[in-house]
Amino acid sequence: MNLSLDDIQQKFRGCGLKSTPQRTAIYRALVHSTAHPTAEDLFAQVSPTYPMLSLNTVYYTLGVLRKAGLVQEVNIGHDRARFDANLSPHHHVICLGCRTILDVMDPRLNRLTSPSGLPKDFEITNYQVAFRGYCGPCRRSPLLMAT
Amino acid sequence: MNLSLDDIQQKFRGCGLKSTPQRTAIYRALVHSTAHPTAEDLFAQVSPTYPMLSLNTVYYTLGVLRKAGLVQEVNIGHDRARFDANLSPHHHVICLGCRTILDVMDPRLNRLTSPSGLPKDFEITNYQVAFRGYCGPCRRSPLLMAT
DNA sequence: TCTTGTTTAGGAATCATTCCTATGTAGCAA
DNA sequence: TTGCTACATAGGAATGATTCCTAAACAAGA
Repeated sequence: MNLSLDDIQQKFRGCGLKSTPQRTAIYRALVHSTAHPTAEDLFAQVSPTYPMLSLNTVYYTLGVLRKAGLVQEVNIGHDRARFDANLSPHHHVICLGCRTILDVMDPRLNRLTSPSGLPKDFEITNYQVAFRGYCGPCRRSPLLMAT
Repeated sequence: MNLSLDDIQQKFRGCGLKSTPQRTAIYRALVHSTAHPTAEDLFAQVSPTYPMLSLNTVYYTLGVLRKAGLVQEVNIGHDRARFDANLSPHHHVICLGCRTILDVMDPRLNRLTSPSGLPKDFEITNYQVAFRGYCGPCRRSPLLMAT
């Protein structure tokens, strides 16, 4: 994923969003990351360039981008929100030790059918599979395995 | 799911847990619910019987039960933790309007294989599918659809 | 350029959850 | 049955992510 500033501005306009330096920088940082950063991660990343940036603005911006459909929230536990600008259908693998989230693009997972036993009028809009487990390094340091 | 008090005490003993009235009541309330209640929900449900019960105790108890493997945490968004004593493999359907969580027992979903493209030493311990959408009542009240 | 509605920054408020600590009690052993 | 001890409970305070509020700054259309 490699978006130029112009691409981003066009994307914002297409969604009826004003294009501001902060907003662009936050979105850019998110697009260029595969680490599913938290609001604070993004704040730390963009702060050096915009020292006046407020964490508040990061939250506000992420909210705006989410409502515009440019960004989605990913959850592992209820502790804090993590964000993802990868909008192609994909799933996640979560390490329960270091809480890393990896993307899984396996196309077989995109062909699940609606589950049986639902109320008839329930409309599924999307689904995601979350695989949980332990990555290599975490498996080798048993201390982290305790939950 | 219908567990007697004796069943619960045996279950606790089997896990090396002390059996106290509060702990039993909290676990019992959770086992008998399919609503994936929050800590506060459980507190509200058990409180009338144990007026001295502390919300603190509910959190502590849920933590103990989780570590013992009797209870799992379910997340929809990062807002608050919701709990489930249904340990048989199952998945969830989440209404984005009213935030209701329904269980999905469709056995086809329990046969997913490990996704491709993972680091070789990553060990998957379990996975869950989360279907998201809108239930009938929420589809009919468009106000709730705005996210 | 001017105007207006949106965006930003900063501080305060909220709220779920955790921490701390003194008292209570389950469960074991004598 | 009784006493001991480690774990459980209750209550209050602390934490920390997120939201709310407000005034000043600014993007974008007229």
